[in-house]
Amino acid sequence: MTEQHTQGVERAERADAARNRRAVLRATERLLAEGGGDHVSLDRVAALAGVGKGTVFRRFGSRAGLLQALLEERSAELREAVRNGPPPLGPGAPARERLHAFLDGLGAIAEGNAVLLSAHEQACAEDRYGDPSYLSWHRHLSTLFAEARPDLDAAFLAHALLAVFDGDLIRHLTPPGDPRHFTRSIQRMAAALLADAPTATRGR
Amino acid sequence: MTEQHTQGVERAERADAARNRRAVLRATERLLAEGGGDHVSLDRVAALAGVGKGTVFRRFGSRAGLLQALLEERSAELREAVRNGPPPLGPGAPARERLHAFLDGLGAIAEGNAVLLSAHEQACAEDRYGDPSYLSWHRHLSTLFAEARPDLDAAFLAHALLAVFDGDLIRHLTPPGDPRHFTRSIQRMAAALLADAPTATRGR
DNA sequence: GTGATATGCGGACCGTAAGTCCGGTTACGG
DNA sequence: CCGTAACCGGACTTACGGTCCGCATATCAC
Repeated sequence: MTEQHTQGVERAERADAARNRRAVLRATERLLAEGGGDHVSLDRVAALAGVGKGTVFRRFGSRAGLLQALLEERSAELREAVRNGPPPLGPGAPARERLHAFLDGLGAIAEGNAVLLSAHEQACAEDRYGDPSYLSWHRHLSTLFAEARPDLDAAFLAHALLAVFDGDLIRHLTPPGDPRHFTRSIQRMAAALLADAPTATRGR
Repeated sequence: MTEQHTQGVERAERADAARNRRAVLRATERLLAEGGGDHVSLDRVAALAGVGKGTVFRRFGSRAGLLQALLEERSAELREAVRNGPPPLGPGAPARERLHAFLDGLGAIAEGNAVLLSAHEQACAEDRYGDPSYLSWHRHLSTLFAEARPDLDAAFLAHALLAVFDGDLIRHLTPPGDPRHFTRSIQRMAAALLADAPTATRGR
């Protein structure tokens, strides 16, 4: 997405453009950290980044696009680990263990970016469920569920699990001094959900 | 909330005020039905209701307050049935049956008001979890969960269940021709969640 | 190095929406 | 019928997301 060969139909991104994109992302995260999610107006982002407002829109299309890009940046590592990394996060481990590991990873991202999450949810409005990032998580979860509990509605459960990853809810449920509380809760919930299939052996 | 005795510290609501409030609520639901949730601007509501904008704000405080009032109106019946109605919705039935009945009722409301739900979620922004309506549903769910599965984190599960009642998600998951699909899905999920406690008798 | 050109830049501009304010109006109790 | 407190309306303010277009400059072929 950032690298490009000189030849071919696509032209490489101009150096100043890349520099500006980085500046805008940095500015966004600074504003996000300072004030709440509503504190991040595109005027402010542009001003803090030292670029014009038009530049922000040309790079990211919209407020939602900007926040999504930031979110993407923060979750790229997890996505790669899920696809090609070592078990239990990557392929090779039993579904339940992969699920546990995945929720651990996703929970960590969510806990560390609750404000960004909230802002993104609010900006997204429509078609949140067509978002490639969402689809990717959903597909993964759905596959794991289907593998562990073929008798349940895996697609629905995946949506339900993802619905709990709400920025506001996470902030509401995270006590000071225990930043991983939410993750453990949702891991327990997932465990209860696939506790033991009627025809399988007991889990505990 | 609408009735008031003539005596006492509080004064009865003036007749025109009550009439206007009704007009505003009606206008809101009409706009909600016609266009999407973003189609409901307070200017438009006021215009359609035939009142001034100030009136809307005096009655409802804010956009969020207006939508919340409408939602409240739509769910008052369920709330009453849960508190004092006959089983299995009201008190007296086993927790699992009450939960099933409650999810049926809440699901019906959500399915019938998905657009309103979305709009409310977006407007609410902060402190969605301090909202009296939310608290009420959460308390009920939490109690039922605690009764059926004392070994699980009832408060968290209640939040998780409620998180799935997302207007956009419901629209996304409701196929044409099967308006109760979502409800059945979430009922099945709840059933799986408290399928059988390790120390209790089998449920199925 | 130099010139051609596409790419990118900036910020003025626009439409819209939430929320505020205050002078005028009216329902209500006595 | 009158005094008053509650209420009404809509102009006004502020702020934001998004668009547009004339200007600048990085890049590349030569």
